[in-house]
Amino acid sequence: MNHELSIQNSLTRQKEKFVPLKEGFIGMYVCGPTVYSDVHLGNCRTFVSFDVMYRFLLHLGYKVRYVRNITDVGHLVDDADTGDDKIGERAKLEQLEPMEVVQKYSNGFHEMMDIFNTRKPSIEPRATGHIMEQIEMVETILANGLAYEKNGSVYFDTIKFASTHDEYGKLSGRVIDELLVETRDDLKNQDEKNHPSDFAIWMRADESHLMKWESPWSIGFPGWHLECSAMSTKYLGEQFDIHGGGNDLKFPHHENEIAQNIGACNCSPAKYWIHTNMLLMNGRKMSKSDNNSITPDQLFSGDSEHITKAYSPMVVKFFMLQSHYGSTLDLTDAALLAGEKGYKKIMEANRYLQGLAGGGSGNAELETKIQELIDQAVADMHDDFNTPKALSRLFELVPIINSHKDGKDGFDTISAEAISAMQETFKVYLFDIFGLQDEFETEGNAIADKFSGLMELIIDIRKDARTEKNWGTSDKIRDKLTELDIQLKDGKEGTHWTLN
RNA sequence: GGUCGCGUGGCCGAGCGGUUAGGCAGUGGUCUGCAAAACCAUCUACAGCGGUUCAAAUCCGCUCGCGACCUCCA
Repeated sequence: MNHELSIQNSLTRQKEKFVPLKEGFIGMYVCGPTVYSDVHLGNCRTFVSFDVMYRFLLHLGYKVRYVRNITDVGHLVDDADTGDDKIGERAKLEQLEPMEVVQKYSNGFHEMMDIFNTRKPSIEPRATGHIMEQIEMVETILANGLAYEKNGSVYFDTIKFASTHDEYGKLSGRVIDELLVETRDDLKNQDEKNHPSDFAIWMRADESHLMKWESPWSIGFPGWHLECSAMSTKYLGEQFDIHGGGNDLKFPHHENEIAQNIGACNCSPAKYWIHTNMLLMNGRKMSKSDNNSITPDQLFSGDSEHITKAYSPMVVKFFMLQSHYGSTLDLTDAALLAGEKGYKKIMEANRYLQGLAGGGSGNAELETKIQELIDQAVADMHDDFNTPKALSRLFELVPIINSHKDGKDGFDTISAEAISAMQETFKVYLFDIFGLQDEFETEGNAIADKFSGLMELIIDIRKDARTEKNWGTSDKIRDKLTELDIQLKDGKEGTHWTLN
């Protein structure tokens, strides 16, 4: 089958056929976290979403350069243009060096990304490592007449940019006329900026500021939006294929990023913009201040008033994959519970499937259906990375697999080719593309092997008891194992066991 | 107030002009010493009101409700 990849492009608000700028190669830039506190669960959803895209593009055979930055300077606590940045603020609070703060939370972030089994980006640049590039970009923008200096700070001139380029507001849907109207009302009590919508690309630092660098204008620090422009240009060129980030970065961050890039090189940076939607909890955006939030660790330990039990990382990831990245996802205890059961069901089916060898004489009808489902899963992923739909195809294959397990008539006739096609599909989708892990199997193979042997022994002993109709012993074994979260399932072909 | 988006069955969540989405929960059956699992069957839908169309959850309009952004946020 010949599939075309299509992507919902935020810039044009349309689903477009994906054509890379250079055949076979893809440059993808995703705005990474600001490392001033522990990772937020919403961050995790975003980066899991982009990880799946990255994995899928690799699966399609593209050579992908995936750049995801770490913001370690410039991200202000508020918009007063006077306050310290988030890192500096935190450093004072925790009595640490700013770089200690950065290191601490970067480590935490990376650990969490590992826990969620995401692939590392090709390049993970830091803003503080690219001060020179940012200063150069400010110089270029100034030279192009799209910025102005005031008291050692440099501001991007949005009004001039909007009047000379028909670009500002395109991504976020802001109307530039409104910016102009605002001028009259807001001009009186203005700070250094000529206009409220102008934004700093370089800021002069005051005495108390911890992180500052020399520049032609002042000792100061770069504006938050500038780092992404500078680093994407450095590693992916002035134009590249995909730029991603959370929905909430559209404005002002991404809008300003585009303005800066155009201001510097007169070209729009990314061909396709992808925005992931928010993770909600109980219908609202997660927010620490509203007490409507949960950390990944709380989720894993069950230590939160919002949930009734602990959920493993893969269950959480599976839960995320059951919705499309472009939609909001509502996290509730009931939804997680449902996700957990679904996750276990598909992993168990996969384990059985991968253990199959050989095949039957053939079953044209069933095999046609299997092939259709496999093809549809492939098509679903090509259709704007539709993970929930692709997953649903795998779920439709599960009854077929389980029927085979039950030895039902007709199902054991599936040919070896069809079985291996399913094996390959499950393996590729679950593990390579979705980046899931079978949590039972990853719990240490050596121990798992011994454990399996032990379980076989116990099941064998119980089988003897059952043959003698010694139900007391039989049930005692089963009940005790249940207490240990090991479940026995008596089937036609013997007893299977699973971990709960 | 402005911009964008959303309202799908008990819950989560796809679909976006004509087909059973899927998961979880429920119900009835098969299997079973019992249980669980599995398998088979099955019940709950497209916020409301109009319009376009042979045909609308899907397009258009209005009403109601909700969310995000407009200030830092993935």
